[in-house]
Amino acid sequence: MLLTVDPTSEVPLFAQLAAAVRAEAAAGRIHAGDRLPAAREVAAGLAVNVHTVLRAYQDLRDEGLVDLRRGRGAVLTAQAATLEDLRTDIDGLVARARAAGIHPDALAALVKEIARDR
Amino acid sequence: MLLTVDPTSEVPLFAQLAAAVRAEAAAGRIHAGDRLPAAREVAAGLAVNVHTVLRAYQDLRDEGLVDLRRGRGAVLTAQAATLEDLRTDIDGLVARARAAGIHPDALAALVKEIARDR
DNA sequence: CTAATTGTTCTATTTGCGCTAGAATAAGTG
DNA sequence: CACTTATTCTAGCGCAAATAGAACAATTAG
Repeated sequence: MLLTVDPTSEVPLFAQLAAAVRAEAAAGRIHAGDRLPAAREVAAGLAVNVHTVLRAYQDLRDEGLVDLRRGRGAVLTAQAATLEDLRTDIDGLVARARAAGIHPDALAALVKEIARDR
Repeated sequence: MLLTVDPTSEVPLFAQLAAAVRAEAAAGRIHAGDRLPAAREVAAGLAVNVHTVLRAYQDLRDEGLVDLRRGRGAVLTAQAATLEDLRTDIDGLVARARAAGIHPDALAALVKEIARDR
């Protein structure tokens, strides 16, 4: 699995990392039961601090996407499959929004807003 | 139109404001041609700085949702109707995600990620 | 059982962004 | 014209992101 990060982005590094993992799961490139690379490993590979990676992993745990245990690492839960199922729907929505000239960030913010007050 | 803001949220105020406007447009409570309340007015009503409101308005302009001109204020573009059209699709996606136990923020981040690298 | 791996927790420091504040300026309205 | 409204600048404050180092606890591997 290839995690990348853009240090110049206004999006926090830990958020980028978490987003990358979600995307990998949704794309079916990683699956339930798979183990994410160790935080220290990712940190070294991306020239990023360990705490930053762990923050991302902890957020994913809070969402229920990974199980996080000492000595064992971060293991994907069954929710990975759920994300993969949603991917088709998301692709469709993104395609329609793109065709309509809606900015990606605006679409995401709108989804967040609508999902929030339900 | 009723704009609100949560000062305790970790989401920046300007982002909350922009999100609120998008949501109003998507819900069909404001339409193309409608004028948003003046920045100073919103700022006073919400106990927020004018610059913060203007930052939100400028973001919306960059997205193409409003026309922003001195002396005239912020006027909704035709994109408001587009957002309203997308709302049904978003509602559906949100409902499915909710049923699957996906966290709203995670869904929004996933949409953003998928929309980004297309 | 021992050693290595891996996340957890703690303290500390630096940096950038959000937000506020005030003022001057320019464009549009009535 | 007076008035409204966004635009652009400077300045400062506070907080969260990110870095760094260390000690600790749970799990795995040998």
